[in-house]
Amino acid sequence: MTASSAPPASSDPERLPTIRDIAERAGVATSTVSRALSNPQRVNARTRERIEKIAAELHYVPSSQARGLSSGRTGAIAVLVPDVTNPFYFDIIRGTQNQLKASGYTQLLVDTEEATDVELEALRRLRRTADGIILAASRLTDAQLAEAARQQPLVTINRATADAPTVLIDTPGAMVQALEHLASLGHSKVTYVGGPTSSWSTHRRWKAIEEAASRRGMEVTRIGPYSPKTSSGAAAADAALRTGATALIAFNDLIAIGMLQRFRERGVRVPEDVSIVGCDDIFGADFCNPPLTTIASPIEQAGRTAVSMLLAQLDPLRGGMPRKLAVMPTHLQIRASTGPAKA
Amino acid sequence: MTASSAPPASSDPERLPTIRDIAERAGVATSTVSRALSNPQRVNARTRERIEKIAAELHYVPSSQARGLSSGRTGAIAVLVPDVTNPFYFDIIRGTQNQLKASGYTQLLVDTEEATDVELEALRRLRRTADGIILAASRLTDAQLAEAARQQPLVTINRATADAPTVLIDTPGAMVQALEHLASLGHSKVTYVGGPTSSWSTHRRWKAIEEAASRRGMEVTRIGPYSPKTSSGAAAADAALRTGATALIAFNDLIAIGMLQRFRERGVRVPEDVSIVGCDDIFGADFCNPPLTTIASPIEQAGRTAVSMLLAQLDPLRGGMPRKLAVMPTHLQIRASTGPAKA
DNA sequence: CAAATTTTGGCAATCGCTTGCCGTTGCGGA
DNA sequence: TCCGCAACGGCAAGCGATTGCCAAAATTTG
Repeated sequence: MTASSAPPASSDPERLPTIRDIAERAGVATSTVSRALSNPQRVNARTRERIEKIAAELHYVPSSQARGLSSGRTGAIAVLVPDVTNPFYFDIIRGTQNQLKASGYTQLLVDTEEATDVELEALRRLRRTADGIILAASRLTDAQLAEAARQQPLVTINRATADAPTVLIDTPGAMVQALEHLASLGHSKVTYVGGPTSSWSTHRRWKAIEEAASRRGMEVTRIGPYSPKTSSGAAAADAALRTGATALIAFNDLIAIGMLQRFRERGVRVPEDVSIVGCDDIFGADFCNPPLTTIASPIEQAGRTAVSMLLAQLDPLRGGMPRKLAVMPTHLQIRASTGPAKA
Repeated sequence: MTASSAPPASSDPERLPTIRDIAERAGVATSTVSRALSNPQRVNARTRERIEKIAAELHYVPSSQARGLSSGRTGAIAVLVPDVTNPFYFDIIRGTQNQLKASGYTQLLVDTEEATDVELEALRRLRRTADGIILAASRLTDAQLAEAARQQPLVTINRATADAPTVLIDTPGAMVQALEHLASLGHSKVTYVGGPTSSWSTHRRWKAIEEAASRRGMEVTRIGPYSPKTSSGAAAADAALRTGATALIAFNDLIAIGMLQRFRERGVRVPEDVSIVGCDDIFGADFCNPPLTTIASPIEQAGRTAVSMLLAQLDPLRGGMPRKLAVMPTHLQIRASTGPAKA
């Protein structure tokens, strides 16, 4: 029963210090250390300071695992995006990343590969691993989404549902602007180049366009679906040309940029022969050739907002009345890919 | 008993099933369930199947927290990049993401904001949270890196060190190619537009250029440092012009693209007045105006390789002889931003 | 000055899973 | 028939923190 059971400072370079090590050094119980560190006002200031000092000396880092196990929270938020390589999601990810870090959360990034089943599987696995989910452009059905939302705190981005808070980017609104812009340039025949069938956004956008067009007597057609990649642009461009439209609105900038390249190859001049409007104002939209007229919005802000809404949901006390819906404003960013209709 | 897509057959709809629930239902001990699920050959096939069946029925998902606590492994790998919004790192991230998912690991994405202290802090916190680290373009000193590598399994990307396995992209080699390309176009005065001082790569590239240039009697100068963003391009372009060089090699495509834009504004023609070579062949390099001659490499592959090397380090048994260094090949992707030197 | 509170801090029970250590079984060989 | 060896499965001790409950100490109150 040696009193001085050699509390080695750094004798064992491998083992990380635990609250127990701190407790021993401070001559208190582990519970006190735990409280001092994660519930400061629960402990006397002097004791706390002593403990904090020792913790710092030892370079103590709490085990999120252990903490999670006993507290039930993991300190991680999962962000699910259909495709990590799509620049649109970069901005979302940057937004969530910033806001999460600021709030002391860890970001789990998951690529769902635009596939429903991958998404479902991820959701299932994350049930235990994350405190909440941010689901960007979900491919899930309403029922699946409702189910998921029942299981764990969830915020969707660009996918409305009554069952979870949502951050929407008001692209449909901007689609109308885009149409007006085209109309004022003399275009009367417009083609919408649609995105993936499973995308909620593409339907929403098409509906907005269709409606706005019929109101002002413009003729709109729709082609697609196309995968949201620049490589789909070639096929899209060829198909778009066959519709005889003088102006094109693309599901997103990726497709639009792909079309731009294809038109260049085929000697179709933009905007002289055909005008193109993209959507999202992604990285590259301003320096492609010609620079793309597109629908811009604070995407990064959308990511941040989603995080805020999720955290508010996680602890309803602090966040105040949690919002159920946030709509991010959009505006038409006019560049050089749109011009007067061909005579 | 509901027939189709039966909801979790549980008394308490909230509580997630644990191995204990399975054990009870199967009439075995929790240890058997644990083994059946994570160490299959340790358990009789019949028992295992029964357990697996029940687990499936219950939609059992193991708690990575609990598993981590007792096993010491977290099942997560952290990927640290200086800037999540830099397209170069997005390709890395995509690579690591794919490979990690394939290996059953979770990816923790961390943005170190190009800052040493953020990087160090992240490393410290992750000590407990991740089984290993992939450190892209680390800003750490050799000593700090060595220390970090001692603390936990680590693989660096684009940052050589004797203390950890490394994936290198052979940009210096390609720099030489770039220089040759420029020489063959008649350029004799070249400026290197440098990246951040803390970047190991920028020094490495500069050295390669300097050496190659002196060998073939070309005159090279260096300007910078510039932050690796398109927005730095304007200042870089102006400064580059003042050097009187007819060809520019940029630290990366971001800067190069920014310069392209600035030159366009200023009425400087590329490549007629000045040639530009970028580096990385990021998203956008092929469709900017003019398309950028740049140094391409399998970046995504680099990410995958890094993961492989890390996993090999984690369990040395399976991975075989772990490699200490992987060099990814590069090649000069010639596009339209380079042309004959002005007479 | 005693009683009523409020602070502090300790005890010990978890959280869900892994794993070292053993006791049972079943089976082939002597 | 009996023994030894695997194979199989159970027990129970953790992993590192959190937290409800309770007692001692400090403080306020009557």
